Amino acid sequence: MFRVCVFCDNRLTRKENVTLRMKKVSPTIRDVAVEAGVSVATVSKYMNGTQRFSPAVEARLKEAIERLGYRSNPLARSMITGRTRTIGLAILDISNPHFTNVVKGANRIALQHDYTLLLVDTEENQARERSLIEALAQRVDGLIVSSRMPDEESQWMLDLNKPLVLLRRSPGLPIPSVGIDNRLSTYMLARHLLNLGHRRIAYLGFGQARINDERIRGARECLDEAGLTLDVHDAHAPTAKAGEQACSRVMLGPQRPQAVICYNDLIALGFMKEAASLGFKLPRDVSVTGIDNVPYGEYAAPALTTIDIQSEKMGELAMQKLIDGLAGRSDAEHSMFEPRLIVRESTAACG
Amino acid sequence: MFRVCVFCDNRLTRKENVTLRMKKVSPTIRDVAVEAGVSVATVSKYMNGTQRFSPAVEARLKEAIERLGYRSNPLARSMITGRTRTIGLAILDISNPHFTNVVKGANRIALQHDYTLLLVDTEENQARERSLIEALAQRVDGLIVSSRMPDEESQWMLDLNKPLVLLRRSPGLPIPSVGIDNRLSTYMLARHLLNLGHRRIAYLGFGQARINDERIRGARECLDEAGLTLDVHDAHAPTAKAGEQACSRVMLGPQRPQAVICYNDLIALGFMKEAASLGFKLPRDVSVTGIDNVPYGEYAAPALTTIDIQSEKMGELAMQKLIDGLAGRSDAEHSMFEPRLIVRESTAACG
DNA sequence: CTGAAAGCGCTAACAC
DNA sequence: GTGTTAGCGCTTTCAG
Repeated sequence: MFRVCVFCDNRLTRKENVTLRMKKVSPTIRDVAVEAGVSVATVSKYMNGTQRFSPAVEARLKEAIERLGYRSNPLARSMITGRTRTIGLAILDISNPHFTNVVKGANRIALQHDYTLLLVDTEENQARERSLIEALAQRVDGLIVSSRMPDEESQWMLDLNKPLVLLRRSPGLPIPSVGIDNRLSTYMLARHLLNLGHRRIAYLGFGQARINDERIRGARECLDEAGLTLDVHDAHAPTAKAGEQACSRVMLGPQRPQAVICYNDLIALGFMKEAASLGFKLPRDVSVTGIDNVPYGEYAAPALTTIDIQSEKMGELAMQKLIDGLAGRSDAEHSMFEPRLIVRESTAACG
Repeated sequence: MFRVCVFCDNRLTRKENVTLRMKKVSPTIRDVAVEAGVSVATVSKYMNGTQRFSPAVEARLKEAIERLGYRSNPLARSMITGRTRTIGLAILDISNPHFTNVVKGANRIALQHDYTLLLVDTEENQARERSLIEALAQRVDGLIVSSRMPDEESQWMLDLNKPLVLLRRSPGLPIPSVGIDNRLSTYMLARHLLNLGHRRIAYLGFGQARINDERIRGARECLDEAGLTLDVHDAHAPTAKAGEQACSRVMLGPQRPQAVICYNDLIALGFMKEAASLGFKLPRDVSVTGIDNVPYGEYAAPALTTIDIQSEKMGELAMQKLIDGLAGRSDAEHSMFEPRLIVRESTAACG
């Protein structure tokens, strides 16, 4: 018993016949081969541009593919080639505009090289992080990972057997990475505030971040040189909400600071909003700075003084490094972007 | 000639031997089968929990898998099952916090159902949109798509042969969708402004968006009832930058509005910043509203009055619909979220 | 230039 | 309970 092929009006084997019962099927390389009267190998070579063809065959192939609407199955292809043309990107929180920009930059470069981005948002959830990334690693050619896990606990990443790029400095791991000079960032901010005449300077950090210590160190170094000490506080999350919540603790305590360096822009934005609610006039009563240069610091009131860490460029470079690695041009170094101070209205001379 | 298996100390066929030359290999189901002294079918069933086993076999499997660090290859699995446990999400611009929230919501539900998210950011690029989405469709079980393409030109989406959910109302397409009541949104905003005593009300839209017309209509309807007309302007992009650029045109023209309804929050934020630069006091000189309720409208000055369109819930529902569809519980309807007015400080009584 | 055939790593009948 | 076997859709030698 024979049936007519839904695609090509040719006869089918029993197995192919089954296909007809499925709701919707895509034509396979065999359908094209039959339709064009060539072998599957020929179709494959044509699809991959591996070879040249006689005009006759080429025309028939072209038409058959067009008529059937054939698109080769990337999964089957990947099984053989071992490559998926997909890159995994694991970030801590897509809600944070810093990471949004990283994604944007990474995505742009990926697209340029015909890679697709597989995104995983670990939602700052340390527990799930590892299993999510391990699952991700199985479906991609390489990964870019942002994680809070200490280097010593990140050895398992090496067992993923996939090219990796980290979004942080990781001296303890033989993995290329990109990041920013955190120490210099806060050093610059502290210097800026000292120049404005501030003496009582506080730092509102986020202790769970691996880079928090570096940021504290930078600010401390700068203040030390001036014989001052840094008043360190902690927000419980790297978010605006957390900045709001921490504000009264910082501003209504015994040692009210003249200026506050925040771990990032989100905390700074929340801090400023709450400070205004508490009746402080900014920047007159307190200068505030962030780090990241997220797009909306510019639209806050007062507009936020911050450090541009070039998030988008960071994503671009991370992706470029990974793709280079995939192409054999390995580069196991750490690349550090230079922080750039953006002075806006949230910092002013101490009065 | 025999060689010893890197994983299991057992003998290898010629083919398996080749494997040794590759840089890094992952063990296959066969390695596990050999190591545990069972058949590949048994390993497969164990991995999928399809069946129960004798304690002896189970123990050996467990140990072999552990020792080899075996993880089953999802690609090979997908080839057979026809499912990838991956959902594609195509959005217009990850930089827009509205979409960020959609991603967040969609991702959360996907994770809950053990799906992974494949993200494509079309970057508002109409030309690449189609090919990007077609490529995406090949690697996923279903897609959520946000696009500016008119329904009439979106027929090709039906040929993707994949379950789909659209992030917009598409009466011309037999595809389930989620969105918001755009007409009601601007109607509510206009009503709010009328209540505050404003009479000269402008709309700063984004003409390329499919929903722009609906938003105009809503505001018009409301003003009509009061015998007023809407002054319509256009921004060239749905971004803060574009809002800034459009501001002087709106505010320094002959018919200066008392209130401006912006297409979205980003345009509104840019507009407010520029208006302040031009010397206007907000909201005294002009009331401004946005739509989307992006997280940072709250931290702008003045804090932005807006419409909450529940972006994150939208992402959640879109994903839930898709997953339901994948599970056979189809639901081809359009779900509309109710707009909710959030009054902050950017709108005030007309003085 | 074109085709035949051997699998990639895994699952799904179907035997035993 | 466990094993055998036939492919999923495609690429890739290797002949002709």
